[in-house]
Amino acid sequence: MTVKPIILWLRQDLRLTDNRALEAAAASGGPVLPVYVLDDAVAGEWGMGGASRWWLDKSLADLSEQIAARGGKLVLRRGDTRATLLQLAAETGAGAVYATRAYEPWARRLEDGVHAALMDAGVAFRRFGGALLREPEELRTKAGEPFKVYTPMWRALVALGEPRRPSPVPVDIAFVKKAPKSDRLADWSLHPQKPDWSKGFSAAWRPGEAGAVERLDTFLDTALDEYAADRNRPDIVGTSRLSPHLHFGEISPALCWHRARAAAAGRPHAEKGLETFLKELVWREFSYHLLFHWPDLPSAPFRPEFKHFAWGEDASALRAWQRGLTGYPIVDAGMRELWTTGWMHNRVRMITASFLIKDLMIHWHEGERWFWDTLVDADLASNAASWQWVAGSGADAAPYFRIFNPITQGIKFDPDGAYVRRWVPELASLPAPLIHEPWTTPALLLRETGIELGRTYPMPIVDHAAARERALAAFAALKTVKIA
DNA sequence: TTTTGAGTTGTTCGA
DNA sequence: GTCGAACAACTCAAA
Repeated sequence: MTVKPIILWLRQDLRLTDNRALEAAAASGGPVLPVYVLDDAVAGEWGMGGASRWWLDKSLADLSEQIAARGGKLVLRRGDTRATLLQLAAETGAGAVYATRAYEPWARRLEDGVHAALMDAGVAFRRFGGALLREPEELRTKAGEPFKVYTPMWRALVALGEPRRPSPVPVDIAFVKKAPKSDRLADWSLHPQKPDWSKGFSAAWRPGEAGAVERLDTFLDTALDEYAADRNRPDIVGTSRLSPHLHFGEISPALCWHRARAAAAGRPHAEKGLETFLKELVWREFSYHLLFHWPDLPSAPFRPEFKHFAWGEDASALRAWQRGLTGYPIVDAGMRELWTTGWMHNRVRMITASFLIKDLMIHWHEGERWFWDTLVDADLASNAASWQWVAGSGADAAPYFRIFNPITQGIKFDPDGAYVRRWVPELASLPAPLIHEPWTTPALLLRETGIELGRTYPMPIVDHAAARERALAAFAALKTVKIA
């Protein structure tokens, strides 16, 4: 008897290790046909941004090589996902489609649609977890409700015990011998052209599973012990920088969890860093949990009283923020790091987001959208939850009076000014802490360094102290709003 | 049902 | 320079 092929529909699980869908497909005995479908329409307004497409390009190239090295072929198709999968199933006589679950609202609708269509065609569809440590359905309060506060969710997750151990790459995967026709990756034009603004990306990242594991190991070797404190320092490599790898599923959170534990075993100094790192992994889970249960999180304020908040409209201020020309060095450094590398340090994300929302009073949607287009780790759940957190409109959000001071934050977390110096080179000759408030520089020093505020570097586009007062008043007024 | 303790990430001010 | 309080009340989650 011949066994029907199984289509492995790859999505945000671009890895071979600890991939349950692959594992099940390989174990089933049928030949495996790995497929990636580029569907430009299915995600609607949350289709991949430019930086994400760059990453996808490199990650698919890597995965394709890994599969080829094992005697298989990754089939690339572009078009409507449901139709494409049906077509491929018909072409190959596949008996089943296996996939890893995704949690974006559009992705869940797509899964349901694919499921129904395949059933009609007599093709089985199986979904597997693994993108999260725990499936959203596994985590509930004692009253059976989804969590709205991080800490109780963390405790509940810990109470469930250790997450599943990661599984190795299946040995000797039987791939489909004669794979159907595939698009050429280069023809998808995912890599930006004319102009190619991604040069800084290549220097900063190694997309793909091997790059992800390398990144994790480097982090565990060099930064885990001091992670609790150093993760706040944009001037040093104190964070894991795993976010894009996790987003594309090049590495599973369970693997990160267990490998971090193993690395910390017998290293008493690593205990604090380990716990902080595990908690960060669970922050990612918390965002997914929120998006899963409140699917309009990317568009609607979690706290409804924010619906009628009087956000300002200021196109030129928004543009200054996007380009890193606000006149606040730590803000500008962050926005330029983002533009150049497709990534921004977490501490600086908070500072820049607080600046947009509180100092400029611009709607968090604008920041969310900009980050979506420019981040290589753009992730619907994390992005939406985090912007709402800063705005104060989210679940478990920052209190309204928490307004970051871009000067003191700079002095505190970039004490030598090295981060600003790297990304705002026109200020490089200023000493710290002056570099964080260049407008206070004595005229003599300005002359010596050739810095002309307003010409070589902008004057602050708002006065922070005044902006803070304005924001405090506006956000405080929300308290008195009664929901009609 | 009611009560209780707690809740990522900050800043400023005054003692 | 350092430290604690105020900033705000509300809701969540569990006992």
